[in-house]
Amino acid sequence: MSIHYFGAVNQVITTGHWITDQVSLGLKSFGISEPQYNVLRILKGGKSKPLDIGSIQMKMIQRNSNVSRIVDKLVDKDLVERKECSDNRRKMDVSLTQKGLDLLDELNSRVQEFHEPMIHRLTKEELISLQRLIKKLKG
Amino acid sequence: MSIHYFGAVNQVITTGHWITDQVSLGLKSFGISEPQYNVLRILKGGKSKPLDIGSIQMKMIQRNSNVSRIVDKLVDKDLVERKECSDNRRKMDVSLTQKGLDLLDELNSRVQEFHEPMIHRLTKEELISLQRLIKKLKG
DNA sequence: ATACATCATTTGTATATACAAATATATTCA
DNA sequence: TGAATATATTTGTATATACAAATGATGTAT
Repeated sequence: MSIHYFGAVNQVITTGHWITDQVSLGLKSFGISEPQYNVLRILKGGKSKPLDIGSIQMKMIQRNSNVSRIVDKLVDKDLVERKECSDNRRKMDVSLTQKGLDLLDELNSRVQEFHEPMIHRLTKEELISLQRLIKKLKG
Repeated sequence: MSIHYFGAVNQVITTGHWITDQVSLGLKSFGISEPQYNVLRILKGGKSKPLDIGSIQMKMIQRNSNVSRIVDKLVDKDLVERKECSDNRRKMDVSLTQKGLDLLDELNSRVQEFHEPMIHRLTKEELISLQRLIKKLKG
């Protein structure tokens, strides 16, 4: 019986959704949705190099997130800048503004607060093991 | 540094979303959304005893899923029956119809196909360990 | 060069979701 | 009892998401 498989997988699913739901809740007061936060994080991860819509899309947690429209929202709030890519006019260079960077810092510390109580529940070895097991599961 | 924490948590999140997204994709040809499938599964889990909307809600993966309207859809398709609960007229008794049970079997085997390649990637011990670690993480 | 397929993004639109407000029943306690 | 509070579900509505189609730029083959 694959009862252990489905037990574990169910934990992964519900925990994954629970975390993004909680983060989403925490960001509500900033007027930022979880996908919007995700885009900001991804842009910061790009180390100040602009990213195109497709690259952001690929790094999104949510399948089929409509990155164009999410970026629209962020542009409206001056958190992000979008300009035509110089070497390929089909692409868009999307990058954080200073305002976006500053807000992201605030958002991150809010998110950090949520994670705080969980950070030390597992030892370093357990965390490594957890990550390894999930990677192995995914194949 | 909490790099190991965020590495592991990120795996949990992305894997959790990835699985529901894939399942959702697999159910598309049946005209059933992932939340609808979830409700059917939860009702089956109720061992043929009807469940009220609130109890279904609590077992949903998705926070704030609008169970009333999801049940509407399922009722329209004759997969589910909704009637007033006899001992509390505020509550609704929601239960699977035979058609719903039959479809659920089909859906389950479609979902099983998705899980198939992953089922034996981890040993029983690893699966138990994975589940234990996530539970411990959640606290 | 020019037609044709491909790629990157945006837009149209139908459906789903989030959140608040409304409705209806049940419980509590002065 | 009956007024106030709590509970269960539904509905209104604004926003978000999914999917397909449209737009516009680039690459490719003849």
